[in-house]
Amino acid sequence: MGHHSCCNQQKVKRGLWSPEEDEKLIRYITTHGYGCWSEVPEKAGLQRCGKSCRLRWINYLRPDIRRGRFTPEEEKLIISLHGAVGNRWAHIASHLPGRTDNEIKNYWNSWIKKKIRKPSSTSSTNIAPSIIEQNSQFTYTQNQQMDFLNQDLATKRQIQDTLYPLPCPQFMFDIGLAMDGANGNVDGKIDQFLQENAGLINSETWQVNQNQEMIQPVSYTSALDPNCLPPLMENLESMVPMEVQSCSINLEGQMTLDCLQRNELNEWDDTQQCPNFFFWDQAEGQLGGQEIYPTSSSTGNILSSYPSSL
DNA sequence: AACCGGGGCAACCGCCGGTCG
DNA sequence: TCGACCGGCGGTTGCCCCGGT
Repeated sequence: MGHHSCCNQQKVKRGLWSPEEDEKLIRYITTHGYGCWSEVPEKAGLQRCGKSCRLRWINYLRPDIRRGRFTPEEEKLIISLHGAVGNRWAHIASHLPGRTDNEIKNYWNSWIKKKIRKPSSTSSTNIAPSIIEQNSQFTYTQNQQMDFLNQDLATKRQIQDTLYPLPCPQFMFDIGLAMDGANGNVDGKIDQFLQENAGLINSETWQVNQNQEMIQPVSYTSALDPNCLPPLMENLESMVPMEVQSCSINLEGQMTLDCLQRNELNEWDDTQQCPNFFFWDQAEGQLGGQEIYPTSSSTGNILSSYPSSL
């Protein structure tokens, strides 16, 4: 008893997968692909439930899976992202190509155990404990913050629309890693990213106040030839030259830029309602964060503030 | 050699939201 | 509208390995 409903049929095998079973699943998926997992066991000749097949494929058999120890960079990324979003392992995994949520979850759990077992390491070179303390989801204790984090995407968008009613586009970037915990400056990667991809040059330093409640307005200006067409960006649905008027950080450590964009004549245009662009959201397949994260060398710091417009 | 305990990790469980008839 | 079904997700379990005794 207690088996999942999909596994109640007779002759359903459980437990570790044998090499023969793996081979069957690989052969089936590589020749037929996967559409309906519940059909896979029968068609592949496996005495497993579809869910088990899916799990085995996603967590172990996929060709693009990445194995072996986590690199220091991956470790930093996990720590930083966990600080930003808590135990949302799938979200964290989406920032680490080839890594699965299960693997990251396992890593985190054993890692946490280690840290708990020897908590008195005060070495300043050992960044982990302080980072965890700073970034733990347990620092997000206010109901409103947790409520926001728990919303689905549509609701978040509604909230965002309420928070940012400006008739200009909003470009959102996931900058969890880009915040330098030591001095509050944003890692240069963001500036580089914006300059390379949107032709924007930042003339001021990014800052947060002592309470980490807001970021100062910044002045990005376009470095593009006005006659140029907007640059095209891989993996991003659309990106146009823009002039940033102000920015703020939301509860997930995302930066929102309120800005003007150019119209089809390449003129700055503040007269018409512009759509919102959300580059951050993995579920939508518009992942801007990847462009910023991987090579960032800063340790990350989480802003638990509300957007300045609140 | 046998036992034991802890750690790592693959797999399972239960829940939830989306979809479809 | 509703219920069955399915996939995705996070929490949890339990097996296996390995080092110590």
